[in-house]
Amino acid sequence: MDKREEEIIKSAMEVFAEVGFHKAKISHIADRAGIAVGTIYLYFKKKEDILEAILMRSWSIVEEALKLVINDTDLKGTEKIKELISIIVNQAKQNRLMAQIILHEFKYWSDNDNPRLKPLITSIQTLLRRIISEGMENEFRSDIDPGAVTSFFIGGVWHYLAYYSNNLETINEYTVKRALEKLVLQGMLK
Amino acid sequence: MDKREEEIIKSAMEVFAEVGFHKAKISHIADRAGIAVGTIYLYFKKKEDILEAILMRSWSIVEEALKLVINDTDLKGTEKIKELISIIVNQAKQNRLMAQIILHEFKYWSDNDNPRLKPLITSIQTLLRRIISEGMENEFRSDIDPGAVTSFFIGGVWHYLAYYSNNLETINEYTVKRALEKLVLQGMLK
DNA sequence: TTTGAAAATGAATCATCATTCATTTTAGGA
DNA sequence: TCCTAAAATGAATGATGATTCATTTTCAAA
Repeated sequence: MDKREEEIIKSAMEVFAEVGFHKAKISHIADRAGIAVGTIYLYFKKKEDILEAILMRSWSIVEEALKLVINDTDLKGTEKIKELISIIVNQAKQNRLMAQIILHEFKYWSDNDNPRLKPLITSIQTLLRRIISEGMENEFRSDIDPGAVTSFFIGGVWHYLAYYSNNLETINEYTVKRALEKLVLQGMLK
Repeated sequence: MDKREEEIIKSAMEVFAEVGFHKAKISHIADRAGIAVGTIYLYFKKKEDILEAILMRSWSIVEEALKLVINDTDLKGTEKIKELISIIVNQAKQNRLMAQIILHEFKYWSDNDNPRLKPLITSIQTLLRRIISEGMENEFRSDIDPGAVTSFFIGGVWHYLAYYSNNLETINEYTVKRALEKLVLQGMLK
């Protein structure tokens, strides 16, 4: 809402996407936003809080979407996965920096015990695993540990998106989604 | 070769795997190895060089293996992928810390322009992409950008391995490999 | 033993930023 | 125009942790 806060988040996203959280300097972010270092501290108590705000925002959207998908009992597992891919690609397209940031910080932030992020990320993993486990009662192969499938899915999707993240705007969204669905559902073989 | 250097690398791997490179303190590594901080600097000029040594070692093994696989003209694409998965799983099993470290630092170090790592990682990506591109002339689906498939493969495999990395020793290697092959080649569907 | 080169030590130094806060600027109401 | 509360500033501070190096220890050859 606050215009200044929005500017800070925008600049921080650029810097985090470029160099990762740990190498990002508050002074860079301030420069980028055209404001003084101290100003950032009027809006965020610590550096980590900026990343937290960014991640909370996008993970919340994903969680929201996941909940909608999982509760739609009309959908088969395959359709749920497709729907989910669609949502994630849209998110990434709308915000190409996010895919890069999440990839950068994936391990760090999924291991992290940030009191706001942790439950959100756990929730997302649980929801995703549920979709996969439920699908295994029907059309998904059931000879693999659902946790492992979930991890494979997450890793594959994020790296796939990172590959496109720099030119996601210019690329045909439909093609990108279809390709990802094929890889996830049917694999590399013809 | 050098015993002391080996000890440092071993301790560093433990610490890096636990907390990631950025949060790892030289003093932790020294404590873990039961030596003084200064001693580490007799063997490595900077902290980064320790990680470099670790990553060079394991990526070199992967590159080596990739070259062997790619040059084996008897193998079809599918078999090359299977062989490659086998090598990677073996590596990870033999050294569970490595899988965790690489996952931690994946984005950071693949973007990084460390003069020794960069060419090695580029080479690995090129080799892998070649296997996939060549396979597309035959049994692999050819309707997806090979670069995107390569990224998907890398992301999927690493996250899959990370899922198991804590108990890879106790788990049936054969099962893990077969499952990963299925996910990569045939996808989630039955 | 003695000796000195090599190895190891860890307290002191140095560099890097995140964070603070005394001071300045801005902007809107009187 | 003047005044003041809110907003912004950025130099100074503080914390962290990598790196150095003067000193000590080890150990093998003489």
